[in-house]
Amino acid sequence: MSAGVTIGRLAKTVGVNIQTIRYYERRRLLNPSARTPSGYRVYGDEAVQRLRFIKNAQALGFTLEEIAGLLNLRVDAAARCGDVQRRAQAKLAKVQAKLRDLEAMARVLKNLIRSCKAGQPTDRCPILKSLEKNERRSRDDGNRKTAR
Amino acid sequence: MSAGVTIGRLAKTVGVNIQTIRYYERRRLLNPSARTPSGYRVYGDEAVQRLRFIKNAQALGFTLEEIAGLLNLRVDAAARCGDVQRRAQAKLAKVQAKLRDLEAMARVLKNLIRSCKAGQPTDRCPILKSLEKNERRSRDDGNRKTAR
DNA sequence: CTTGACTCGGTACCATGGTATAGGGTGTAG
DNA sequence: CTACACCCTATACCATGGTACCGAGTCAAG
Repeated sequence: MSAGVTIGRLAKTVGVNIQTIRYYERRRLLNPSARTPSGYRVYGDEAVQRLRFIKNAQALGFTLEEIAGLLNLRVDAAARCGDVQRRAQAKLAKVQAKLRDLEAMARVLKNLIRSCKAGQPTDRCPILKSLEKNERRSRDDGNRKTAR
Repeated sequence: MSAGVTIGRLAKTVGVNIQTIRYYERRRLLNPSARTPSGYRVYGDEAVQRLRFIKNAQALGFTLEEIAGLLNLRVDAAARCGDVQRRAQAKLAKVQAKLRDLEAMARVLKNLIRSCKAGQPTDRCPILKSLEKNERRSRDDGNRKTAR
């Protein structure tokens, strides 16, 4: 309905940086619906939705690349919900793995704090000790690859 | 006890890249205990511990900078348990914040998956729909501002 | 017509956590 | 003595997700 907005307005509406919108365009996540004769980008309402989609998905831990995949699913009329579901499940698994790691860390930290009432020298600190163990406790590379 | 190992051996022992060890040295996370006359780095057993410490803490989501902070606690002989305790508490708060983020993330993902009855055309997928909403669902800057 | 806000493209830069490569020196076995 | 594996420093490069700056064009108000 609203005839279309410029990049600055879109940025303000959704609360992102103008540069970021252009960056998303380079990353093929969001295209202006048109250009004015003078070359200004023009965005319709769907751009707002799409941008929010990106931001929300990002908040859930999807990378921009994964988000591009999700967006393409929408464009692809033949794509089924199951596809999206599978991706969400994969992401959930990673999130839960990281959750377990962090819970373990929280436990250790709590133990440390509890056992640390007495004023012992640092070199006996239980948490520091515990971090030296050779457990490979996570296959978590989902971490910065996916969970960011 | 073992007289000391070269960087290559250390790397192999702990399972990291040689370049990475040197990178950690630049980042002031790990120093060789000595150098041979010809300049080769020499590492003792404590380097193995320290490297494992780094890797384990990293797996739990600590940045290298945070890890440096934890390591400094150990080095500082004057540091008392109260000191450690305070910093541990700060870390715990961060860990718990991350936990909350991830839990929220997992909850939303689960809801989405549950409500997604496979087989519908993608353009009706509840997951995709829900990702278009305007909720700002996380003050997740634990991620972006601080962890970045 | 000028001013100021906005936009354009292009490029550079930031942090994080590395990996790779170039052009050497070292150490040891045969 | 020659290979060959290993080490050195230095510098460049990678991905990820942006942000900043540049000189120049555009547009609306006064």
